[in-house]
Amino acid sequence: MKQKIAKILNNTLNLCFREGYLRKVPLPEFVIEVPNNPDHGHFATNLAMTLAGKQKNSPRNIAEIIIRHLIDNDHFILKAEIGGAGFINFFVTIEQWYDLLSHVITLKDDYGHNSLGKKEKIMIEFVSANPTGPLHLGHGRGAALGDTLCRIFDFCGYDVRREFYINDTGQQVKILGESIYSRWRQLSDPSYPFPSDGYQGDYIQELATEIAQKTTLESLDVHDAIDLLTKMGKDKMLEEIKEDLANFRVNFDFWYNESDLYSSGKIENTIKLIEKRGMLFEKDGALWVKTSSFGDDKDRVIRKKDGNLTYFATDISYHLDKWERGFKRVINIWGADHHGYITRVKAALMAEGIPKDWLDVLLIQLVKLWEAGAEVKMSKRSGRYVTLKELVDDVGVDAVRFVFLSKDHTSPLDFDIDLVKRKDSENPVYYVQYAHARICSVFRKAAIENISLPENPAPIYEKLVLDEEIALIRKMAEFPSLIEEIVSELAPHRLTYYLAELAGNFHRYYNKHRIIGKDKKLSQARLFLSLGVKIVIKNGLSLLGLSAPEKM
RNA sequence: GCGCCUGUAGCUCAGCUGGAUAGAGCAGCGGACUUCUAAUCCGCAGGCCGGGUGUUCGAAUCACCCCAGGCGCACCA
Repeated sequence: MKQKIAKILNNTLNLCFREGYLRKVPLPEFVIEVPNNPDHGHFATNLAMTLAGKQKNSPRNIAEIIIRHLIDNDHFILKAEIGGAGFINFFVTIEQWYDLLSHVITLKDDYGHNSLGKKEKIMIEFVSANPTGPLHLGHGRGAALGDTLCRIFDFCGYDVRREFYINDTGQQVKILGESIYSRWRQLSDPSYPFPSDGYQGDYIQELATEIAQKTTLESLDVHDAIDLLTKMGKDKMLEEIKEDLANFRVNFDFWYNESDLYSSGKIENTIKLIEKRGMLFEKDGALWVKTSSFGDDKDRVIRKKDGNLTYFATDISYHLDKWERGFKRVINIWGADHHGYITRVKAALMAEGIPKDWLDVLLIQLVKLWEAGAEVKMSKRSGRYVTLKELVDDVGVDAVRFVFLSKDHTSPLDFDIDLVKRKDSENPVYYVQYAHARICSVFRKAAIENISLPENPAPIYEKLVLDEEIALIRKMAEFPSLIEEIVSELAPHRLTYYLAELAGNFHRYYNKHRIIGKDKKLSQARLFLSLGVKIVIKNGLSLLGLSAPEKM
């Protein structure tokens, strides 16, 4: 509907320029918005204000001129008024809202869908937790965000892939193996030393016991045993991670092994490539990449003096591989503690001629857990932390996802476990789901009363005349543009707020007016209205990866 | 010291990229179930939008400078 207004305004401006009502100037950037205050119309634009400077005329005068010459052949606009400092407020005819409701009901699951993505191949890489321990809350936040972004990009016609990068080489998996080995030895010799940087969690003990039952470690020497345990421990952890994610309704398309970068020779190729670009140099016995010439504040080591490659090497190689796989755009979701890596990775990619905005990195801020009014301190080293699985088992997938998704990822998140555990009104996710369940309940009631919906709803829509009813349709009308904005801003949290508002509008309406009453036509009209709300709520919940229960 | 993020009601957070009277949930107080689900609704109260300067018709929003908190600043992984 905004587009129709924009078209009307454009036509009107052209006319005004042509006929000399206004000075001919380049079209300024203006917005068409949905005002909060119903007195300000269904839509409002600041067009006159943005024109004021160039026109050397007051905004209100310009608004007056525009309104007087408005080109509205389809009789779309009921009235246009000047408000405030020079806003133009539009009220559209009620038929527009009836059409919109029809549109929602016709499209059903597809309402809000668009084809902006044009099947463009994009990848979102997220979670990518080290396979050395269970997923914790921070991973959960990233999982919820990444998965929901994927769902929304998909809804917008992109060809989206979810990828999990597995850090299966290097020091940390080795420490995992050593930790398990030590716990295994301790089974028979409690005084056997535990590595100072080992993983303390109870799961290591469990792994040791489990693996020891399946294999005979006794015949191996220490190194071989640790190698075996490293591999088995890693596989086992990965299996658990996959399972926890699946339970969290997150399913990846690709699991990419860091080790493949080595075995395929990609890493060595990457280094050669960097050298070819003249970006490589040697200093103090190490190999460096000249990232400083692409915005990094210093150059970075890619191969250490001891001959080992740094993480930076695999990072570059991995991202070049993503590029070669043909993704037009890549979004990474990283913990906030990785922010220092963004410039250097981008610098290395830019050296290969990859555009700066090809890669977007979303940094997730910390999750703090609160229980009984106090912060639950978490630390992986000590093994004292709440896992995603525990939290999900405790409060349910819907509640956990909703809380993670209801905050902008740039803000640190306080997760109050007591609040989320409650299955009552105080839990925010139920508010939205309840609206859906309520509507289903109304339809069950309608079936009992033998009220069915006619094929062609148009004749009965005129029964919808209340402000609250039109307000509900207006709210539904916002959904498609909201989806577009979420994609361009990468801000899915806005969907949770939108759904809460829509549900709130419905709850208020429901409390004030009866949907099923004596007047059959009115009942049918209100059922159509409720159906529209139900569709939008369900679509929204599904994009968030949440269930839409029919009963609660 | 440098970089990124954050600062809005007692608490947790929105605020649609510069618009009209700054919103919601929780907590507090007071109300509404013989009626489609009270997991709901209605009302009251609660604010120097961290502080300052600037940009302009107009600033919670943009710029700069402070203050406070978080996270990074490795030939660690």
